[in-house]
Amino acid sequence: MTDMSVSKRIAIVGSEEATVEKTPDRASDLLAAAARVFARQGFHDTKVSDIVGEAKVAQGTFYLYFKNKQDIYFRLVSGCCQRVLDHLAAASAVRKQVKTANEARENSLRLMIELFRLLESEEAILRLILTDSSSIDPAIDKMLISLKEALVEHVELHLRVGIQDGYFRQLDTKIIAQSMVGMVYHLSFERFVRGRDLGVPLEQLAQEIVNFEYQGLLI
Amino acid sequence: MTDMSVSKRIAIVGSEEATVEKTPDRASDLLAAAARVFARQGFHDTKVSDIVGEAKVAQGTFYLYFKNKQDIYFRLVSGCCQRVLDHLAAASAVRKQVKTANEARENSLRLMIELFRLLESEEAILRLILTDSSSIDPAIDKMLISLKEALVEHVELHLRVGIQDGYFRQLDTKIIAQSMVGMVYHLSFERFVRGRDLGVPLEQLAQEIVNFEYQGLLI
Amino acid sequence: MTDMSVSKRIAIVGSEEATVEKTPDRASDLLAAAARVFARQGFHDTKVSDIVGEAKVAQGTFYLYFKNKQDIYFRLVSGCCQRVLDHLAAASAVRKQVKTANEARENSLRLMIELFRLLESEEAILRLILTDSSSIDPAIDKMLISLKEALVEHVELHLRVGIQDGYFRQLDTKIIAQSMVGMVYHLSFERFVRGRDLGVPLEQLAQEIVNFEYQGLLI
Amino acid sequence: MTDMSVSKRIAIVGSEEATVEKTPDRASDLLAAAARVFARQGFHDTKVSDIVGEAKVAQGTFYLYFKNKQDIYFRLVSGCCQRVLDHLAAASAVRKQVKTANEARENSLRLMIELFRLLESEEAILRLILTDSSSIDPAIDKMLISLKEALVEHVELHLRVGIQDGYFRQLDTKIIAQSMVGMVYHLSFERFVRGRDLGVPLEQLAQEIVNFEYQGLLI
DNA sequence: AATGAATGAGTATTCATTCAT
DNA sequence: TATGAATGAATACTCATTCAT
Repeated sequence: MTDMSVSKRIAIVGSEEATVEKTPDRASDLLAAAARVFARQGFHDTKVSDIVGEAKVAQGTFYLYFKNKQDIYFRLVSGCCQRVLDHLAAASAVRKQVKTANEARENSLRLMIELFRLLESEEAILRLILTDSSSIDPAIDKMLISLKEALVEHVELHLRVGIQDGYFRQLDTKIIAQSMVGMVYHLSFERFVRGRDLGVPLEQLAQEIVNFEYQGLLI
Repeated sequence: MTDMSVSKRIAIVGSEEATVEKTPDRASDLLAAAARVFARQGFHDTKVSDIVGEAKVAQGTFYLYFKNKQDIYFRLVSGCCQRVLDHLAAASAVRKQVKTANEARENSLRLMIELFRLLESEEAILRLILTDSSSIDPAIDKMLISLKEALVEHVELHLRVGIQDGYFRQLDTKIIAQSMVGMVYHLSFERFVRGRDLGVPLEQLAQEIVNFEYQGLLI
Repeated sequence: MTDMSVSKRIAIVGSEEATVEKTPDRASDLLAAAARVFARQGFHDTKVSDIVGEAKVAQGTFYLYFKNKQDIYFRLVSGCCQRVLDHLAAASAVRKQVKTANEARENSLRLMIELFRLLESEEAILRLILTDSSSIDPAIDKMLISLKEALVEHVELHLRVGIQDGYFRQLDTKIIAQSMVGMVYHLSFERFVRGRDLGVPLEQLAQEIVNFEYQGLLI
Repeated sequence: MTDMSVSKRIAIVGSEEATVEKTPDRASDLLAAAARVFARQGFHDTKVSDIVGEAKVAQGTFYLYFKNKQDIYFRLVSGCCQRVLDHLAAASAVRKQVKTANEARENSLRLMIELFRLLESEEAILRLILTDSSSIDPAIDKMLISLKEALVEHVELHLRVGIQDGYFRQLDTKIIAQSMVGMVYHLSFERFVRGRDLGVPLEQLAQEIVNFEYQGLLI
């Protein structure tokens, strides 16, 4: 179910479907196996031998494609981060046309749903990112901080536009952007990592959050 | 000499100064040392020898007071959790008198500030809890989940009261409570773990959040 | 392109230039590459992958021509030994005509110079023999012992002849022959392996040694 | 039979001989064990597990006293070198009184015998030094070069004095000193490492060499 | 209680060698 | 012949834990 789109992008153009079932791409096999094992056991309790066992390749094969355990972990996490960032960039492109509060709200809702859907599809790696990724490698820390900052930046821009266009009140964009990102992180953790759906489908979850963000608690 | 309020807050106000200068409490020494070393290096990069080195006791002494490395970590984290829970219980007791939206808002602000102050004083252990604590010990996972659920429960009750009393709109209390806890977790992480104060004093930070919670983004 | 005279000195003088530019002699390529890499890194720090890398052939190709790493090392060393032994045999043939002390001395000088010249041309492999070759393979040990014994034998014969012919004093030919071989080994090491020329050209070095051998230290 | 005098220098002054039999000095045990195993198998074929097996201590104990395999080897070799250098220094002190050729010759003989006796007592480590020590550690290479240079320096001084005092002929002291050291190295190798006594007792061996050095081959 | 030397299980990583193409 | 991906045996080193003193 994971989407290890790293390689294995086998163009099944038409002919010879027979070869499709067996394109021996060790790097992809290992990446997919690692995602499964890491998600199950966490980074620190995963041995390289677990990964190669899961991927059904020899121990030495691992080191043909990855420098070490941190390396494969990093590639897993950075792949996921990249996909989220790509999604964000695509979303940013669309935002331009927003003029009114209602348009902004609809836009926010749509983005929230799309983001949740993306995260849902990255469940296994999201689990790693949200529970496991500290102190493994400085490069990983840096990447995750970058990701978060990109999200905050995205939200902040959205807020500044709203304030400028007069439909958001004066507020500290830094703080509120951080708060909003915090909500999303935490709800993603509950839903996709802990598996607690909070009794609602994804779309409704997004709706509730957007309502809360826009209107607050008061009647 | 210890900077850890973990235990032994023995106020020997007048008598027996002789024992004061050197309270030979190895357990406290070790806990304090462990807090410092864990905060600096994280759980996985900390050796028992680092802790005993910092505490200036012998290797074997460690095992006189703690079953193993997980044990001392657990005690550190559970101590912190307990203090937060105690604080929460005290806060709950006070809430009863709230009647109007304004009272609720003032109450929320006060609680938020107090909570931030408490977390600020627990900085070292908070760092552990927010960056390091996964997959170390099931007991730790369980405790942290309990803590979070207690917080969510507390917020939810607050929300339900507000809805019942007519000053909060109809909303999914579970989702919104989770969202609000997510905000606090995330802002605490940014401020106390990453050391980013977002350009404002603690009180103003709390004010911004409470405003956002109550009014939302819209004008 | 190879700098190794090890084998395949195929002089294709006139016909078929096409094959000349690229004599696809993998064995020679590998031997030459190995000599270079071994001289640079020593036997134990040289990987087969270093050799094939230097020779620009695939890993598997190595095992088409050599049983293993010891094998190529052995072939390198035994080639060099053989050339020294051949030289020695040639020298022995000439010695017969010596009658007087002066003739013997001239003969010794000439042989010494020739030997040094030969060793100079074998610098890379000499380095292996003199610094690296122990405990790699019993066959190598045996070969090097044979070489040394041949040298000692050669010297001893020279000494016995001199004694018999009355121009050398009574002495323990075994011990003195060993001593003389020891001198040559050691000076070769200093000069060709460590690169210390001791401030004199090769010819003068030989002259000094022969003087010392014949006259000793005393005035 | 080895003399691992590194530590274990237990002063058996008088009382309590009982404790002597069992002074548990792991470092010495390991050093002695390593000397035996290295001498038997050579550096590269010796595993740390071989050493701890021979010393009958646990694997981890090794790393309590030595950084790694190179470290224990280095300590073994440097101890031996130090003892040879100490011996040399003591010998240098005595030389001063030499005036005539005969005194020099007697002195040389005495020193040669003493040196051989010392080397004989260091047999196990001498084997390592003469067969095994290259390319293990730059520090070892440097130390062995220093040792050799100290020996050469010692001999050269001896030669210069003899030339100055008129009993040695004009000769290139550098080259001849190197030659003489080469003889000693080689004969030591044959006798102590290969175990070939060349049919004579040590004293006679020394006598033959000194005769050769002083008088040369000619009658 | 306190010590710290000793233990040994646990694991990442390398690299010679093979073999299907 | 030539290739180079795959193999997996081999081994150094760490560090939590014990226990005799």
